[in-house]
Amino acid sequence: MKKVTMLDIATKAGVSKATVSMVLNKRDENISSDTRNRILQIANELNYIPNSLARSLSTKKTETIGIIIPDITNPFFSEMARAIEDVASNLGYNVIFCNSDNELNKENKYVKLLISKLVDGVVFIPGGKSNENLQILINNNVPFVLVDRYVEGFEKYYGVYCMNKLGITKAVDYLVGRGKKKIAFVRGPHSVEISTQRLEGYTETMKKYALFDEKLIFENEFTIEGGIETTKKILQLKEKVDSIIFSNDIMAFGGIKVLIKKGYKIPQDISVIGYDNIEMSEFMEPELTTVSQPIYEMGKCACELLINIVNGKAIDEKQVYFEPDLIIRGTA
Amino acid sequence: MKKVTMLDIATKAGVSKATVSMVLNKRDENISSDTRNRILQIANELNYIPNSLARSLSTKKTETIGIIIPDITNPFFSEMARAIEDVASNLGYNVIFCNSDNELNKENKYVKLLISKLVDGVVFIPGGKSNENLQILINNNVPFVLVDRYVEGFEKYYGVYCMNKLGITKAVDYLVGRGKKKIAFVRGPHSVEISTQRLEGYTETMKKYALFDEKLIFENEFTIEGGIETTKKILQLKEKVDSIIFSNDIMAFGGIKVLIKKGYKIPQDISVIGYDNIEMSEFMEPELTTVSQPIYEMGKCACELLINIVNGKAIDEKQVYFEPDLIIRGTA
DNA sequence: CTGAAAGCGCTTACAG
DNA sequence: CTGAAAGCGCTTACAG
Repeated sequence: MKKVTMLDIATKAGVSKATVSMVLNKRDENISSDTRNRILQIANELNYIPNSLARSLSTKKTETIGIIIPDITNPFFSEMARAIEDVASNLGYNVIFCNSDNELNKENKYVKLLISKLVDGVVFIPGGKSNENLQILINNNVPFVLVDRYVEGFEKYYGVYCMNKLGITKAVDYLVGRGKKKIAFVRGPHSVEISTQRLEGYTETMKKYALFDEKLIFENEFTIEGGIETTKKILQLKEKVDSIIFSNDIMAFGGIKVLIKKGYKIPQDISVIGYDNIEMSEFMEPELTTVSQPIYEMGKCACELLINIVNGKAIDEKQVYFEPDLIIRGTA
Repeated sequence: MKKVTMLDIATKAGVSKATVSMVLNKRDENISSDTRNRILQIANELNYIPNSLARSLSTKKTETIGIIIPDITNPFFSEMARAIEDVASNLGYNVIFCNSDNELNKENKYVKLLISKLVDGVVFIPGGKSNENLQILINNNVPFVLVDRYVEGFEKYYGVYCMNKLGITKAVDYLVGRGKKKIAFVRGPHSVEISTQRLEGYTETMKKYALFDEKLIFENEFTIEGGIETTKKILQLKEKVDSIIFSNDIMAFGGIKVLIKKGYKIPQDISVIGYDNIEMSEFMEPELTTVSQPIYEMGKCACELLINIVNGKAIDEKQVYFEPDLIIRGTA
């Protein structure tokens, strides 16, 4: 069975394919309702599905956006991806996902792929110092919106962020308010800007309270394993810690697992605070106290912003900043 | 800055675009190494990125596959999606993701969208009785591979499955072997075949041991909330239960949360077994005993199978069945 | 070893 | 109210 094309419909209806094109695209002000109906009916009978490649080649628009994301398997990103797909879908766009694993060369490969597919724009969650890859997008006139992670040198481009320093500040304030003094902080990798911003929030606030101690700062990947590893290290400190702030929720999961296993009571023996407020954090026991980022909102906002740009709408603010919130639950 | 095309390269190199096309596509046996090098260098200088829409329109191949999946936010599916993307990417394919939320009309919309984008094939995780949507794919000659969930009437099409009945049988056998007698079973929704298959495993095995009691069967969605809700109901039974088998891991998460909160010791008071073995199940405390499906393997297999079909390779078995395994950890 | 030409399935001024 | 024609950027026999 061959695919049915506009030409098939046109022949069957005894008109030209230009006419078919017009009615199928609702630019049919000037078409007699007679031929319009005939065409519509035939298209329907034949189960016509337009070839959007041909269409896009001609119009230079694909109604497709790309999204470059570190790893769809990470709940933070899958929730965000979901938001983006939902919004895009509602606005008549569809999305191509690309997992970069925070590797610049994978990003590079995908950037080129997306360009070659003529995506109308891309939502980009950079894996690190992605300057070169962003530049390729710029050179090819494909608009993008950065999400979640700053890239030095690209501060003036479209972006949707959450205030990282503020988030950790809120966490430290809260712990200190509850009488905590030995607060460990587990930062994320140096390659991503937000890790450093969160660290700054910690450092400044701890100093404000004259509680700062460099030995309480640890570093690891934003993974469960990272949380596990580092927590074991923290427990070996000769100076006992009374709380731990992890730079994201899945690290905190790993940490909590270790703590429970070693018989610590949370939050009685040690308080734990995560970061992100992924869905799962509410469903563990004890429920995770965490700094909430409006993940779905951020994804939604980024996608709407991008599609507005694509459609040439006026944009009032090129960067939007969301405010994080401390969600107090069972672990601190 | 206008996008650079083959014509630009051709003009600059003083050759025709046919020649450029040949060398860029490595069909350059007959091209003098002189002109080949010239073309390559110019393409490089100009940062040429091919327009794959134009290419695909001509070749009828897009090197793109679609994947229709219930919800990328569900770890089972995101792990599978990741596997599919990895394999596809390695084989030079990229993938368009579509979340169906198990709704047939969303599936329908996406099926048409994928066809209109001329995807080479689709990996399809049906949300239910997807017969009509599969038929559209068939009518349009786009090959597909079913994954995880059977669709009645499509047993003879390509598919990658895991033996559901066997999985639950193993779980029941194990519990009975440990002296459990009051084993509750939480099934998934009727609309998806695998729920029923898992139930069959439960029913048959419980009957084998003369332990079957219909009142121990519950039904809910494959979600954390589903697990929470049903577990509360189970705890209200006047007859106390000594174990619960959940039809997937995230239901089990919800269940465990309720149990811990109400002060039950796991597995001393109540044993819990999940299904899937998503990554997270290993990282909770206590670690989840669960029936493991080779999620990544299944995704990988489905994607390889699809791409083999697309490329006209001979396929020995149209259906592949993986065997589930009971992973004994801390909750049973 | 290389080019001219047709074709992929659409859209879009333009003409009538 | 409708059609002929050119064009989008490639690929692919075919000819020379």
